[in-house]
Amino acid sequence: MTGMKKPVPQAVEINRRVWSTVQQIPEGKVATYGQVADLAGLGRAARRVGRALRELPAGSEVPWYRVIRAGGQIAFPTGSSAFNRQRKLLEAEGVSLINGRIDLGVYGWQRTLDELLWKPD
DNA sequence: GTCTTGACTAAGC
DNA sequence: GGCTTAGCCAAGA
Repeated sequence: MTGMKKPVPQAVEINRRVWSTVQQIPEGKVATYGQVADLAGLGRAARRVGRALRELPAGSEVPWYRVIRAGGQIAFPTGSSAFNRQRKLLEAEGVSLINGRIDLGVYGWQRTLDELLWKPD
């Protein structure tokens, strides 16, 4: 089986974890690449998240547009079709951009803090 | 096998 | 506030 090329399921597994994590981002909220990487168990491999999202099949239910840069900006070049698409999807959920930026203090998905403060317990 | 690229981030100017 | 540099890590060429 030397010629048998293994599909390196590890990479696929990582993609699955990233996508699964992104799906947990609630509507109207956004998360950063680094945050998703951390939650997905990838440490600080933020670029890995970007790659996983790029590999994302079209028509998936994964809200890829809820993932933005650490500075609150959309990762695509301003004005590009992808940028406009993402902005529109975000605004449709109530996430507005101010000067091309998203206020992470307002729309940031502070999972841990959120649960600590809101968990009725 | 090395080099470049990229849906990133933090730090410095 | 924005631009540059360095660190990062895996996929392609």
